[in-house]
Amino acid sequence: MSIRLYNTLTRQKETFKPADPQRVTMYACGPTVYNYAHIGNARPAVIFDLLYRLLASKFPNVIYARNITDVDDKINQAAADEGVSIDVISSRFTRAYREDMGALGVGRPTVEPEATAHMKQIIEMIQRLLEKGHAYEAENHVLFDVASFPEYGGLSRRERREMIAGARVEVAPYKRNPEDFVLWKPSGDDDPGWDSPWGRGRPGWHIECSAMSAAHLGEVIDIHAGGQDLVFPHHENEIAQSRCAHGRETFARFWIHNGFVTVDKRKMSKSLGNTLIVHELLKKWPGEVMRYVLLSAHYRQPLDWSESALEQARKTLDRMYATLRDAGPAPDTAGDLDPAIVEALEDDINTPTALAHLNRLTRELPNLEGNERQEAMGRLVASAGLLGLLQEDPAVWFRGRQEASGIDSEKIQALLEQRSRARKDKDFATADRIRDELIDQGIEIEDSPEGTRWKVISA
RNA sequence: GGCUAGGUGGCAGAGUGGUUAUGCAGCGGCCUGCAAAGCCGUCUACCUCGGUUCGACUCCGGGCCUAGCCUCCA
Repeated sequence: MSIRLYNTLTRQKETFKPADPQRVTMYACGPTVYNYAHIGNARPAVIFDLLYRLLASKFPNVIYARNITDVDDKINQAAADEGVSIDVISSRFTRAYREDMGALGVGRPTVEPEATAHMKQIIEMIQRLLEKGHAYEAENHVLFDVASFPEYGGLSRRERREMIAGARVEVAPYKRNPEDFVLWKPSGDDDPGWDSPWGRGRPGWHIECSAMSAAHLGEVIDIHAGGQDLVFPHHENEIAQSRCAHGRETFARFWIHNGFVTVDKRKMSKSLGNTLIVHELLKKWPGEVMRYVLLSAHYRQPLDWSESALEQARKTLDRMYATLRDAGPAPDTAGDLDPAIVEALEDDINTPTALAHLNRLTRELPNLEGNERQEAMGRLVASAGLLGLLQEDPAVWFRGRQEASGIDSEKIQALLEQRSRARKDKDFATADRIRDELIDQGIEIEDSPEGTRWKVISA
């Protein structure tokens, strides 16, 4: 089976065939590092991490680049607010981003280029655009001349006329056309800036992705990914810059866009102030629970984030880990991947269907014996691994939450011993009283042939 | 106004021209001193109006509703 992906360029699912199977290239728009990532930022990180794993399982050499935007006016603002230099801000939040995404099971991409480290490439690309007549200088700015690229709007399917009619922003007077966008802008004395043929300044937002993907992946790449809100104008502008600078027919062959995370059905965004910060959520919920929630809807659909979605995911993972725990020791060798799960993921990353099959494997497991059971366990763990789930030792999974809740396990243990003595004496009133006390504390107990187990139910 | 996605059972959420999604919750059973957990079984669906078809939740058209983009945004 081959991988099929929905391509925004053609608005349909297409079979993914890399230009060069020996060197598959993928670029995803990464974070602007001026504060902590919210759960809406985490969705593409998780989804494209999964896509990368999937590609890597099929092709010998996949290069995945995810940039760090460390030149941005919001970073400047944050730095000014604290009275520190921008690299203090950007390195702090770059580190936080990697930690937080790591907690969600997101691996590091092959390359993580930073804009500040690519000023030379950015300036060279702008020069090339000027030379080819696709850009012009005006009042210390360099602007991209949209009129010079007739195919502008192809990705987002917009007509230039309509864009002008619907524009809500004031048009800078030095623009030839309202839809022209900035490649380079001047920096004031207090702003961070780099020397350029057009004076001391800094790059516009779009050019860094074009320059860095060309530098690390090549002029034409297989996949370019990002959030749906980047389709216009960011990705449209990237296409214009890259194709014009390189004189190629194509920039990215496949464009993949994820849907939004919503809260109360409204898009989670910094401007609406309804963001939930991953760094904060991790204090209450295991990263794996959040990953499960993020995978529970198809990546192109909106995903409504809620406490109940988290609880449901936690319960489901509890059941899976409990099944693994009760199934005995894990097999030594890596298991085979479940074909249905692979098939679901290869069909435009259908994670809900993949999770349904993961649940099926979990359900089947207790009914199997001997070798069959060992094989099924291996298959479950290996298949879940493709999704970045169930890689924890079950004991660690359950213990982790006890530690996080700060509960004194020795005290619990003492109460449980008291209860089992009472039960032995048929003093069920006392036994049940102890159980009720524990439930009040958010502790649930389970009697099993191996003795009484307990777990934290309220996080 | 232009352009995009959607409207599925109590909730979340896949999918298909005629056959069980799955999870959580509910209900019944097994198990248990009683529970919990687990297992087995089970009830609630496909926005609306037309059309195509032997047959549509699934295809086509109209309508209603929701969200998003057109400004920084994943």
